[in-house]
Amino acid sequence: MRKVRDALFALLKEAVRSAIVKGELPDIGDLPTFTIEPPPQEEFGDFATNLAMVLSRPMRKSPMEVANTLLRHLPAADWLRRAEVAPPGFLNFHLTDHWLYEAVRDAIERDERYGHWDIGQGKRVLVEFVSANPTGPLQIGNARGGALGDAIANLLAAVGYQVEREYYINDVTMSAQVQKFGESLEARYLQLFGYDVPFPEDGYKGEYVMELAKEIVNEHGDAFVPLPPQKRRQKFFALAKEKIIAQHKAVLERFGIRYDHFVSEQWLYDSGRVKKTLELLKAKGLTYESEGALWMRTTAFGDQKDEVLVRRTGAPTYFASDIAYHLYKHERGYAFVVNVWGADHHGHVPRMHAALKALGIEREGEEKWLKIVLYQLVRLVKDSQPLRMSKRAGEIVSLDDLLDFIGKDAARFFLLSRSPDTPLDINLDLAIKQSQENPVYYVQYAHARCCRLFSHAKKQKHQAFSGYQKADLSLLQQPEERRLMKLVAAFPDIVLKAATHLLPHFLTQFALQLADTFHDFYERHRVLSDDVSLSFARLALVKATQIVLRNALTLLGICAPEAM
RNA sequence: GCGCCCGUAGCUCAGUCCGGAUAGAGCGCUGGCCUGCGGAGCCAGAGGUCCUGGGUUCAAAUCCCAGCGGGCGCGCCA
Repeated sequence: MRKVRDALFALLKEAVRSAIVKGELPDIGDLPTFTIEPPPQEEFGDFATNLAMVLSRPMRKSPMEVANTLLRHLPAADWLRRAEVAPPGFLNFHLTDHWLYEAVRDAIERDERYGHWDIGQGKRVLVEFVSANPTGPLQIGNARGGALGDAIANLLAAVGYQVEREYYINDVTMSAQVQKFGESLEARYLQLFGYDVPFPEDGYKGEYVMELAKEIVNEHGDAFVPLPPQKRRQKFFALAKEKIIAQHKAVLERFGIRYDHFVSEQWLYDSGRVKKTLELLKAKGLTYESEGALWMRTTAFGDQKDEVLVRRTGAPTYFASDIAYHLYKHERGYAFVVNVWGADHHGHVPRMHAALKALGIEREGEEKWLKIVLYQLVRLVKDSQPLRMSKRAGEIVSLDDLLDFIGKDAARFFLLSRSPDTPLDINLDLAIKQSQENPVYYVQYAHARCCRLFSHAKKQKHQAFSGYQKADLSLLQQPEERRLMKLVAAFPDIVLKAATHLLPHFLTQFALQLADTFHDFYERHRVLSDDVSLSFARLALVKATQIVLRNALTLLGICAPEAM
């Protein structure tokens, strides 16, 4: 598709040049940007351009007039069957189908590499995602972040970057959340031995805390009961973190996510990186003291207000350690890094960019080194009432539950079907019903059908089974066949678009459309028949379709089953 | 009050970043299709003030401004 488009581009430029030389169009210097795209209707041909319409104003001629002039000056090409002008000024191109045959052959030949690019040129990039607080099970919001981050990492790898996945553990023991969680766990533990200890105010009330306490009893018995309170509390801070992080890793594995690195916030402190970062900021004159706290002048770099780095208590803020963390990422030499955050963190975005600008890592007006993908929150709806998901209140639906309900593939497809900007409501009452109606099965079934045709061909020893690579693709003349070929040809562009925009749902939508087109083709035309040549060609098309479906699903982190 | 996101078919959403031709899909609804590659499928149909009002443009769901409605932020929490 890229090649054809480039060829059309060249043809159009030549037409403009020729018209200018003949004095039929005024010379306006560089051409404005214009598009060459498949038109909305098949009757309009294979590609259409708006060139005449964007030239209309600078050339001071009507779009139709420019279009007609361009048409007269359009050089001939053996692959161009005809071109025509359509109101209000489009130029429509009807091509011979060779570009479609090429796409089918290309797909079969490149197989799992079809749709991949090399624009990343092996440069290293980092995708950080999920990075939940270790105070409770991962929940559905984390699932959205997980599906997005993992698919984005896949996409970046597909366009030629060397991608690493990272999980940042917010495990600072002195943080209020971690302490509260540790105290809650301690209270539950003591309660299991019959001690009437008060549950901490604002403690974590979820059932999982009691379950963890039971687990600790199983492993250690009452060993911690007689400890001095101070020492016991420290022990439970550590235990709480340890247990939850192990749980997080396990459920992420279940969700099909493998990380290359886990970076601990506590480690940033222990290694002295936070301290060094603060010294660096001070040395650069970016800080000042006020009201007993240390502030950073983020407003000088586009933030709405200055931010506190070190509290009056002497404890650095999350912002301070996050700057240290991103300096650490930068040290490791990534061409750029991607962070996937829930939209409730959007206030953190301008200050991070301000900090990076202050440190010279990002510059005004240049492409950002830190690319932040924000996803809107996931709400649970029950009896058409939204549930407030809160770890402390214990009202959560965990990622584990979601996987129990609908499984990895349906969960990922659902979470990746919509733009990250769209808030998601999940209706629990319909969770299982919806899972059976999940469009993922529609796509997977299309893939399985393709595979089925091959096993069928093999079983009945159809000649096409071994001959499809040499097929005469020009036998594919039916509209359903051409539609299918066009989608096969479009796939690499879709991958590129999804990767550069960091938007996996483009791929999900495409997969749906491809499955739809394939099912239609399959219902109308018999693939394996007595017409051997036609069977060759159709089987080749099926192979190409299967490859594209599989590659698309793989990029989304979803299985492409051979049978269902 | 300020900032970010959303508002498109009965419901859930694509399409908005990069303005283009008759605005699409799934679910639901109505009516059809199984004596040949598994029907987890296919075909046809009904269903729309693209939140409202201005503006820019040859052309606006898309860009700009104002307003309305919903979500989320605005901590020396993370």
